[in-house]
Amino acid sequence: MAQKPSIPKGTRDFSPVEMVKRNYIFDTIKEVFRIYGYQSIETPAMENLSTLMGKYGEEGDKLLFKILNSGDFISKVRDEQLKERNSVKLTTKISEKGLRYDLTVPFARYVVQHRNDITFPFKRYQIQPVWRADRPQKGRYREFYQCDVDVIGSNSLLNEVELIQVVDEVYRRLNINVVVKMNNRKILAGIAETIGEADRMIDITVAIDKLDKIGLDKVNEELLAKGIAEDAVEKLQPILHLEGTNEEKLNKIQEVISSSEVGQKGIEEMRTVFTYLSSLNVQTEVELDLTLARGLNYYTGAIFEVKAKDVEIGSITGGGRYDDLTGIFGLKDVSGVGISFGADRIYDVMLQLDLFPKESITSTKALFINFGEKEMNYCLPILAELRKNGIYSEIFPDSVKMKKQMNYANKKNIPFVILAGDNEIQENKVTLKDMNSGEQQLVDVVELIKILSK
RNA sequence: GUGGAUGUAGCUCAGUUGGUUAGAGCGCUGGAUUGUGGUUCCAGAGGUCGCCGGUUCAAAACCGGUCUUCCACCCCA
Repeated sequence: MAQKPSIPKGTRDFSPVEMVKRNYIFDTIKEVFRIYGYQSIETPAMENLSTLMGKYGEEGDKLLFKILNSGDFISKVRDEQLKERNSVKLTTKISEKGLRYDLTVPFARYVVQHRNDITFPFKRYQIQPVWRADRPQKGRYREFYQCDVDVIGSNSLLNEVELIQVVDEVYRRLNINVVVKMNNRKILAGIAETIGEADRMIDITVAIDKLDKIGLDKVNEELLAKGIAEDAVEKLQPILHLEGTNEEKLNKIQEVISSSEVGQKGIEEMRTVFTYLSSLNVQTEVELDLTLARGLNYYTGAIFEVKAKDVEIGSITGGGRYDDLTGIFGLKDVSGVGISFGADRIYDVMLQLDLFPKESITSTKALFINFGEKEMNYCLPILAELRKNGIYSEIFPDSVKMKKQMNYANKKNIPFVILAGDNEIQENKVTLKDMNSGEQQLVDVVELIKILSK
């Protein structure tokens, strides 16, 4: 036997059964996006590396899949550069394209490039795969789908609120219990400012992001290890201990960072969002979590993360506001906010909780048994008639043993089988067999369509 | 990227201190049943023991390398 074929690490094939379930998720998400007035776009799988590099932090650059240049690319590289054996430097010589890492940065590029054709505020959704050269684990793949919704060209906090409504609606429809965690980069900046480490915000937030995972002591350890001053870490402690309702947390943090202007702005923003939310009928719990940081460094305002309550799997949706993502591509003062649903993780959650509707498994509703040339000629117009009426139906293409044809129907979970031999043809009817009950009845085409349309 | 575990039939897994012809269940194919599937019974096919190399009279088993999957870290959807 030849060597078994395989697929790259962290990628997956999807069987028909799996695709039914995946499409259920995609369709649900899409439907909600459209109801809220978002329009669909797509961008290429690959972007110029110059578009991608430097947008996701140092770690992100490493996780980009790079595509080799076409042609005899290595002959153009000078010997000294080859001898240097510096992968990062050499990469810029032999690769100028990469697979997209997320949908937000390509979207920013899209907006800048098509700014004259876009009416702002621009509400778009985009459902496409992204690639990361990460080491795979459970719920972590090298190729996975993101479902992004963004509003760009509007500063209104109503957009943040609307995105929470979208989250609420999507997970209500999918029947997943979630909690939305929210924070604001301006508050985090205010905290950094207040403790006298304004320029170390990223290091501070990355550390405190791990609070509920590694505990307070380890967080403090990490902060000190990263060179944050001891008295600054000391000042941080009351913030790490915050408890109570969102309102109580906001009040306390407001006192602590009262001297910071950005911080006050962030608190004000959060208050506005919570006020909107309380007047709307949002069922999902929205929790202010001051330890939520999120790695992507283009976020400037609100940040979100959605966690499934009943499954340990990390976040299944995340996002935030970015005031100047288009700035790096030359379009200033365009603020956007967006979130991304992780379809693959949602799939894993739903599978674990057995939340997929049973009916959606069926595809074909009725199968015609093939008895031979004459019978086939009788069946084909009826088959066409069923299809015209929107009934998913098919005929077994070969006139083989009936056992095999019945078995096919059984395996494919087809609920009805249609038989037409000499007797049926003579009466101008067909025999309809219900595969679940085993019952059969002799019906004409009109009755057939009526029964199958149910 | 760092550290750990794993790999035997299509699938889930047995396989003793290294010893003759590597097994089971499920699935698959054929038959019992030529117009009746899902149940039952009978028969059959299917393996480079992940791959490459080493130790040995002898390797699925021991050693080295490599790849896959999984777990932790880093980071993240």
